Amino acid sequence: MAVDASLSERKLTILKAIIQNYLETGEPVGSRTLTKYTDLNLSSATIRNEMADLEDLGYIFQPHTSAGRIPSDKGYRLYVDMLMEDKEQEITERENGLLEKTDKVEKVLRQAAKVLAANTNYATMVSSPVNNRNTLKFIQLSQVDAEQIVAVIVLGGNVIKNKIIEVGETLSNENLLKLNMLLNTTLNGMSIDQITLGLIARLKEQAGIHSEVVGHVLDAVAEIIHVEDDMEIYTSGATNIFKYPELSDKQSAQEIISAFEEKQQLADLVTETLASENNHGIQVYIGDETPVKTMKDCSVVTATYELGEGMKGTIGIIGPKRMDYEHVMKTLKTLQSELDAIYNKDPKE
Amino acid sequence: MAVDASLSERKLTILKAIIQNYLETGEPVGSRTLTKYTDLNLSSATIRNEMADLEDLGYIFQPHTSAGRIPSDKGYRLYVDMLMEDKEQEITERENGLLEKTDKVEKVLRQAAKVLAANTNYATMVSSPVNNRNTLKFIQLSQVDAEQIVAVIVLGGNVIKNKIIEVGETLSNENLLKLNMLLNTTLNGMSIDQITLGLIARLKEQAGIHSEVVGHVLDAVAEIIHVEDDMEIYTSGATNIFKYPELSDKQSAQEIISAFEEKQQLADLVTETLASENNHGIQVYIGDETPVKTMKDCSVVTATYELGEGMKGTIGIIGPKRMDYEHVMKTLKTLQSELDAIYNKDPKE
DNA sequence: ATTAGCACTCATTTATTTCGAGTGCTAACA
DNA sequence: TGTTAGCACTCGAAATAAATGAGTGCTAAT
Repeated sequence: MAVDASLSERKLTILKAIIQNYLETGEPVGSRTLTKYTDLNLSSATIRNEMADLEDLGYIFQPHTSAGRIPSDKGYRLYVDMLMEDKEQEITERENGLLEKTDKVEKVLRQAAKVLAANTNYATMVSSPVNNRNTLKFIQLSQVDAEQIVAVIVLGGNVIKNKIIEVGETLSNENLLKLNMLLNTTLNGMSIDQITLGLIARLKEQAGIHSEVVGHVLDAVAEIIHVEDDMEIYTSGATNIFKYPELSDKQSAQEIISAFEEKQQLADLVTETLASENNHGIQVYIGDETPVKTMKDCSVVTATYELGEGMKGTIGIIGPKRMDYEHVMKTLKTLQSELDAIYNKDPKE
Repeated sequence: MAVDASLSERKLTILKAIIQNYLETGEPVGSRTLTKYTDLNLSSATIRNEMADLEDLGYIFQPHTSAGRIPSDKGYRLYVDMLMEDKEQEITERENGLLEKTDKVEKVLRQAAKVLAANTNYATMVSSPVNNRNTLKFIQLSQVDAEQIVAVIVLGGNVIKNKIIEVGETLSNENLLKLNMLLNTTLNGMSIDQITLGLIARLKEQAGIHSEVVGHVLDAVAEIIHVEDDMEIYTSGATNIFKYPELSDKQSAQEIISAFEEKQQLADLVTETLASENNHGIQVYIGDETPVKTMKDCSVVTATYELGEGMKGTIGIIGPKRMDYEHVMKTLKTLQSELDAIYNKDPKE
């Protein structure tokens, strides 16, 4: 992604200056202001000419005649791409320690969202890792009372799920033991998509009169695997958007905050992010680039983390287009690597 | 809670009219408007006199000179108390069917919040039942891999919890079986506060060399029981507050929505509600009456439901003081009784 | 006890003015 | 040819003023 060669060095400097200034102040930037940038000793008039060019090229625009310039989406894009290239080779020395390790994944993720929001002043989200293409580690059926069995299913990564199964009959302890054995010997270590119809039929056959229970268990497995259903999304700092006037008129605020409350759209965003090529990198969506229409006036920056065994999740922040991309990307990277590390090196739950 | 006797019949009628009109329109109500109330044939002048009296008594006030009147908190209070008395004897014929039964409590509660929000246009919350003073129904330890045991704990009401326990040693199947037996025979059916120190000591003794594991399990039980930690709160329609101008200035909106995102304050509210005498009734907090300072400009209406075996939770709605109390209370009652019924009559999970 | 009538108040709306930051363009200059 | 000083012009934002009208309190008559 080479920087557009059609821009002279000077134009680039000016564009950068405009963007940086705008990020800081939130006000349109005028030629006069740019004059004061030490490294370019030019009169405002000259700068005006250059700005006119930049506007023609689509990198900046005026919110109205006789106002300073504001970066366009295209301008931001260029800026972010430059940032990315710079960062590429830079060694990110990590000041770790943002997260406390605890034994519940859920808590860590909740905390991650919170920390991220506190560090950036934007709205943040963290998706729980999707246990797709994952392996079954362990199954245990237990009789709870006369008509109920609880199936506990442990997936790779120690994700534990359970489901109550109603049974007409009461199973003897012995039979239950047998079923457990059958299920575990057959299924343990299997990845989800290895469980074929044939296998299921064979299992049921072996279960004999208890094939019905086996059916229920497999249904439970299927249900538990079902991704959409399962993805939890933790959010924090949604109200940070009130800090940015361009997002806090009733209309926008309501839309964005609704998205954070309902979470469906965030889930879509996560799905999209995970699906994209550029995994394990940082992704930046500016304005219309975002997959979620509600956020067309925002920028969205996401990163993918991996909790071992291919369980990927997304952390992301949503804020105004005039966002401190540099800081955000850095923070996101730090958190990402912390999450990557936290359970991979020293798995606990 | 008798109606203040110092109010003449006519004043009451007028007060009611003012409140009802204000609930509908959200505009201060003037004497002229009240004229049109068929049942009282009075000139605006007379009504003005009565209104002046009502204002002296503190039931209504003017947002500014030369505006109509608005009910004060005291006015609302009186109105709501009257409503309560009316409703007391009224047979609430329930148009059930708001909720679909599913096997996950969580889903039902989520849905409840959503339905409530959709039905009222206010912000809503539903707290998961607190499994305090509850009974242990079943415990199952299973070896997941060399160093990990998963403890599955089923509480009364079929709340299932689990916790991974790290063990240094590998337990033989046989020993595990013994431990399970020991735990279940000793603990099943016990209410939480029957598990005393003495009992714990005895258990550990019987467990012999595995007393450590028993210790972990009991820790897990304790942790799981811990109320605060556990109360989930589902919310919906927080952005409904944008529909009410009096709550949607940046300041208020931010505060209220933050409360809905952080949930801590809602948890406090729930605790308060559950602690209050008037359980299983409907509680109405108007303005300053609310236990949560963030909502001092709102009204909060809550109801307690019970998912069998003493597991109580709260459903509530938060909206502007000018709230359709009648509708809200009715909807809340319906939902409350549905929740009461849904798992009590025909327990599923 | 009720009401018609009137003067008065004050938030809200609309119109008018002022102000100034910033531009584009032209003409002069190195 | 690139740079710059200078100037007329634009237009949003803020300030000011005027018009509107819903609603009141009070008085005097019924």
